[in-house]
Amino acid sequence: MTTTRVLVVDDDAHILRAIRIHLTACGYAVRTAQTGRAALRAGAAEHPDLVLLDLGLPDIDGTAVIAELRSWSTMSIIVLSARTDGTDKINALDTGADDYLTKPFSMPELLARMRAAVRRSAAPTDRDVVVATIDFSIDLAAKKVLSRTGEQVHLTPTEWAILGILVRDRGALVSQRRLLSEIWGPAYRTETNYLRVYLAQLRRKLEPEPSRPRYLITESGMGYRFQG
Amino acid sequence: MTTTRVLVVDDDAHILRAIRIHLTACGYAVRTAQTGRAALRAGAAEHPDLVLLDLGLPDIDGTAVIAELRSWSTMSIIVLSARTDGTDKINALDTGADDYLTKPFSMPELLARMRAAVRRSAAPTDRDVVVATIDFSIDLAAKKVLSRTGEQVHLTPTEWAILGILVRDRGALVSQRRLLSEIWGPAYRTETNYLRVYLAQLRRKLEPEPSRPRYLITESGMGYRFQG
DNA sequence: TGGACCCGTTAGGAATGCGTCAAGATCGGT
DNA sequence: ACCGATCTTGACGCATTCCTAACGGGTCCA
Repeated sequence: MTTTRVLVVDDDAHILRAIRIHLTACGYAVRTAQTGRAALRAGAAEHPDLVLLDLGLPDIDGTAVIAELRSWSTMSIIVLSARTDGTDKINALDTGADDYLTKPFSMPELLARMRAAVRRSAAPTDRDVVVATIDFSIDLAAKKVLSRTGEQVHLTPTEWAILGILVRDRGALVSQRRLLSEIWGPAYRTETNYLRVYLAQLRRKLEPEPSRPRYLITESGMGYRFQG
Repeated sequence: MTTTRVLVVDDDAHILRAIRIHLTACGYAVRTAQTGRAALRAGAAEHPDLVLLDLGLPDIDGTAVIAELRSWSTMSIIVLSARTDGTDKINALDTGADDYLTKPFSMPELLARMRAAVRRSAAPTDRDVVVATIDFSIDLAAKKVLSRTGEQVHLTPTEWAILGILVRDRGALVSQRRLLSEIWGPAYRTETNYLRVYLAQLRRKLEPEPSRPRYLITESGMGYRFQG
């Protein structure tokens, strides 16, 4: 497995620095943010595996940050908070947090809870990664597409991002909002233009008859579907 | 969703009883065990969704119970323990526990952590919410309808909105007001025209005999019902 | 019998969404 | 600084979906 990427959110630069040093020493790739806005931006841009979130942020309420992240992502969220109030805990957990630690906490315990969170979310990720059709085959893990004649088809990063989501949920309809949120970030929810352009490119590269799609199906007004 | 089944393991009969009463009142289906052996037996026999596990059992060490369960199951495990020692926590979490609460804990917090645990493990499982009849099958998550011959039936967004509500409450009568409010907004409460049009379209696509509906039933003057 | 009401059915124009193309803008490497 | 690859952005014509309004067939009751 590749290194786990962690986004640490806290308004106190000292705590941020202490946690960063610890986690980096333990082999995590660490990003930091000091405000709710920065956290949301970083979450959308970097797609971390795990978020350590302090609830007492200067700009946005912590639970609002959780809700916003949860609206498009299932990344693990562990709340670190000085608030010992029980209702804060319950609110955070019910909004979508996976765990809640009260400051001050012990570093070994945080690390153990992080391992538990990563273990849970990593489990169902390894699917059988090769999808083969009559016209091409897709290897998600190796990021390789072969045409019927065995030639390699080159895809750009954005094309891979879209195809990856559609193929992972093959057969299911994927809403445009989800595609846009996961790839460009929640702020681009309405830019359906992008999807039209990239779906056309994918079809030109994969479909035997790009003008009459067989695999990359459009569901007007709803989203797209990979028909295996 | 069906009711969540919880296995509560504690050697103290009083605590067991208190937790059982609380959880039953909250709608959980509760099983109990007072020993490690009984817990393993119950876990294998009942396949609960969630285990609440006290570490201080008379016969087997608590972490051994966790390891044994984890060797064949991914059910959620929340440890409840009087031991405040940090290493116990870390051992339990690293052995496979999903969460760890130190006694005494507040009941609302336990319930919130249980909801979080269930939410996580249920998230990818709610695939295959398929409603199947002799004439067609409906997959709400994938937004896919297959006819008896296996062909895919195409539905428009509005058709999906109506069918989704009716199927989610299958068997129950859904008032026209509710359908109109949820799909077009409260201002359209009286536009029963819309429903007539879209119900006709759904019947044409789904019913073997559209003029004599078997699945999408009209209750004159009240609403519609999906007869599974 | 006739009217009031509710429902099913149909069809066509309006509104919205989609595919396509091409011209900048941006980025990374030489 | 240049070049190629990739990503944005806007405009246009076409396809799908939605809304609307009409008509016909039932049922209930005066």
